[in-house]
Amino acid sequence: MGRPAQISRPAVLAAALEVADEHGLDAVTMQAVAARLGVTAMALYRHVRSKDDLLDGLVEALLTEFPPPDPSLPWRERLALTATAVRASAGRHPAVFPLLLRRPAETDQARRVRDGVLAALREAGLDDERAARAERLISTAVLGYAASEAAGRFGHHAREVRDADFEILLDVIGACVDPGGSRSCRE
Amino acid sequence: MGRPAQISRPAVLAAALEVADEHGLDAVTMQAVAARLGVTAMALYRHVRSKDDLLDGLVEALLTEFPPPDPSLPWRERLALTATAVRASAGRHPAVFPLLLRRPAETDQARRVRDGVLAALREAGLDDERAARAERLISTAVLGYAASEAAGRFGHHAREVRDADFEILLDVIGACVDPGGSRSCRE
DNA sequence: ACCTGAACACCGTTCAAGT
DNA sequence: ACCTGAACACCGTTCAAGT
Repeated sequence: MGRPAQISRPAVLAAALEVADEHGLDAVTMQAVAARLGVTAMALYRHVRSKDDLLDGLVEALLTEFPPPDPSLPWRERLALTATAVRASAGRHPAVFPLLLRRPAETDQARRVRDGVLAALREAGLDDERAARAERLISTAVLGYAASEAAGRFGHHAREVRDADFEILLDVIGACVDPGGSRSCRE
Repeated sequence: MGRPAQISRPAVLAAALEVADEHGLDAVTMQAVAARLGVTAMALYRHVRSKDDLLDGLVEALLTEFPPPDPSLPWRERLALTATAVRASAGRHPAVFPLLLRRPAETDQARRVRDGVLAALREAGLDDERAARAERLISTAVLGYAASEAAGRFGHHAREVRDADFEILLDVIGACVDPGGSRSCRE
């Protein structure tokens, strides 16, 4: 007894993310992840409860890629930085990213990201209820856009076109939240 | 020979949709769909090329639930009607709906829906390029919202709150497109 | 022409057994 | 304590065989 562990939960999640990035979500089988770590599939069950738990862990790992922006920056820039980080993450992990829209937003990392956005929106002058509503709409629009782009729904368009689309999305969000802009999000 | 067919592709898709609605996407196995039709799993392969083809057919079937709005209605109302139909479809088919965001938008039904939205946007005064861009952003926001709501990402909120969120989303879209509103989508 | 039975390679998961 | 071998029920898919 006291045998040292060959693998760990973070190592399992990292291996699973690599498999997903390289070969797609369907290729993420317990055997493929285990093989990448040099163990058998059964060894994974010591570090993840089930395959579903593994996928939840993958989502949580993705969320760590959205770092909290420097709080000294203006709120508009903080929102844009987070949105851009989300979009970049979708580009790196197109297979896993769509899971963000299907799994509950009630994990530690999800709360952390949401709290950052909420803080920016309150700084823009929205009260708690309006900020919460704006956060739901903004996160949905940004996740939806990033997921669509990563899935290739806009694939036949050049990168410049997609970049311009994303800029406009950020503009609309900004205008909607800004005290001097369209007031839809503030009323 | 000349043996009459017991099942058809539409029947297979309808059975698969029922299974998905009742028991989730993971429950959509070839055997489960076949069992609902009273045949064996192998019989399905005469009507769908593969399970992937079956899922593509399911997406196509969902898209038929967004009927083209009466063209005599004003563009704003047409957009709202389509968006509302999309949201209602997500509510009826929460398991299948997320596939809309992951599969290509280059099918007959997808084109039909997109053309309807594009026509409304041109009527609002957008040129071809701006209308195409607005369509991408609008469809993404609406699909993202509907998928999130159906997946329960907003599940802890009361229906009234979600209805109000959706109204605001429609308002923002309208303001963004309207000649007299915020000009982000028109510049 | 349409469906079935048998078979194949694979999947997630369990459990007792090894070290 | 940690990992493995063997086993189970299931999955998508094929192909020759039945009617």
